[in-house]
Amino acid sequence: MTLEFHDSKRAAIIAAATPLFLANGYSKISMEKIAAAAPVSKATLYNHFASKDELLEAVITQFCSALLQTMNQVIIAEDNLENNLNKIANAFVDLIFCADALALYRLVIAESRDFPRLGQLVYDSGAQAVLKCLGDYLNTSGQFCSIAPEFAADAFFSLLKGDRHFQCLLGLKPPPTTVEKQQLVEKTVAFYLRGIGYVLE
Amino acid sequence: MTLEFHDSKRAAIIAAATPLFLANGYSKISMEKIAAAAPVSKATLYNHFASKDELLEAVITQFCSALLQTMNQVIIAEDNLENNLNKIANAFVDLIFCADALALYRLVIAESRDFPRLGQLVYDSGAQAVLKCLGDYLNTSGQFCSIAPEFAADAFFSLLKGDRHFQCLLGLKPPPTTVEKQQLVEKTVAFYLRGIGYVLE
DNA sequence: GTCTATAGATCGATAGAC
DNA sequence: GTCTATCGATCTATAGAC
Repeated sequence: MTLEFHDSKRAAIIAAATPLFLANGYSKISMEKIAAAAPVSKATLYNHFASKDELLEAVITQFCSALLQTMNQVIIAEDNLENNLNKIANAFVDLIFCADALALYRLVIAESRDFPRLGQLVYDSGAQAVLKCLGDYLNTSGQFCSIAPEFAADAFFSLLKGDRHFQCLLGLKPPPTTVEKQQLVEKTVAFYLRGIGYVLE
Repeated sequence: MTLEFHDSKRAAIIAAATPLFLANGYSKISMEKIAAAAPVSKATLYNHFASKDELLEAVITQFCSALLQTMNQVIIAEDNLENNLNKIANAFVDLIFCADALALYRLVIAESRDFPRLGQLVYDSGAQAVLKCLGDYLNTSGQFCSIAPEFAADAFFSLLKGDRHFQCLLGLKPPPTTVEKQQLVEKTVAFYLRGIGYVLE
C-alpha cells in the first residue's frame, strides 16, 4: 500500500470549512482557522486543495447538492394546478428561507465577482433547474392567456421570494416562521392563479 | 482663520473610494489604495475618517441618496392605474438594473453581516420608501379583491426584479437592454393587473 | 502524507516633523 | 492638516524534517 490521501481528512476539511465560510464569508476565514478547525495542519490542507479558491469551490459544490435534495424530491402528481403549485411553493420557501440557504446566497453574491464560476455553479444547479421544472409543467398543463412559460415560472418564484427574502439577506428580519410561510404561500398562489388567468375550480 | 479640515479633501476621498468599493468590495480595497487615488496621504485619510468602517458608511450614505434621486422624481399623476404603474415600473427597472445599483446590492449584501447598520441604511432609504409609496397609492386608488396593499406593492416590485436581477447580481447576465426592459415592464404590468383583479379599461 | 517553522507580502492604524 | 516613515498583526503559501 503506497502513500495515499486520506479521504477522511479531505471530508473533515470540507466539513470544517463549510460553516466557517457560510457564517463569516470568504476573506475573513484564513486557511489557518480552517486547518485548526478540521483539525489538520496547514500543510495537509494545501496537500488536498491547491489553493484557498479551490477549497471554496469544493465547499460550495458539495453544499449546493446537499441543499437541493429536498427540493428535488417534490414530485408533481396528477393533481390540479392549484394543489401542485401549493406543493412546489411550500418546498421553495422552505428552501430559500432556511438559514443555510441565506448564508449561501450572501456568500455567492459577495464572491461572484472574483469567482465567476461560483455564480454559474450555484445558478445552474439551483435556480435554473427549478425554473425549468415549473416551466415545463406549466407548458404541458395548458395555455394561460398566451403567457410564455418562462415568464410564468419566473413570476411564481419571484413572488414567493418577495421583499422578505431581501430583508433576510440583509439581516434585517429573521426568516419567516412556519405560519408566516403558510400565509405567504396562500396569498401568492391565489394572486398568481389570477395573474396567469386560471379559473379556480 | 484657524486650522480647518478641507472639505474638498473629504469630498475627494469619498469620490475616490466610492468606485473602488463598488467595483472591488470592501476588504479588497486598502486605505492605502484609497489614499493614493484621492490623492492624499494615509494620515490625512485618518484625519477625516476615524476608521475604514466609517469611510464605508459615508460612501454608502452618499451614494444611496444620489441613486434614488431619479426614482423620487416619479410623480403619480391623476391618471388611470395602468399608466401610473407603467411609469413607476420604468423608473424602477432603470434604477435596479443600472450597473451602479447592482454593485451597491453586491457590496451591501456582502458586508451587511459585519455592518448591520449598512443594510438598514440602504433598505430604509431605498426599498422601504418605494414600497410605502406604491402601497399608499394602491390603497387610495381602490380595493382589489381585498388584497393587502403591502402585499400588492411587494408583489409588483418582486415581479419586476425577477430572476434576471439575480442573474445580474451573480454576473451571469448583463443588465437588460432598453428593449428588454420595455418588454419586461409590459408583460409584468399586464400580469400584475390581472393578479390584483383590475379590469382593463 | 503529515507535521513544525517560516518566508514574503500586505494590511489598518499611528508617531512625529513641518 | 498634511506629510513620510514605520509598527505590529495577519495573511497565503512553502520548505524541510519525519
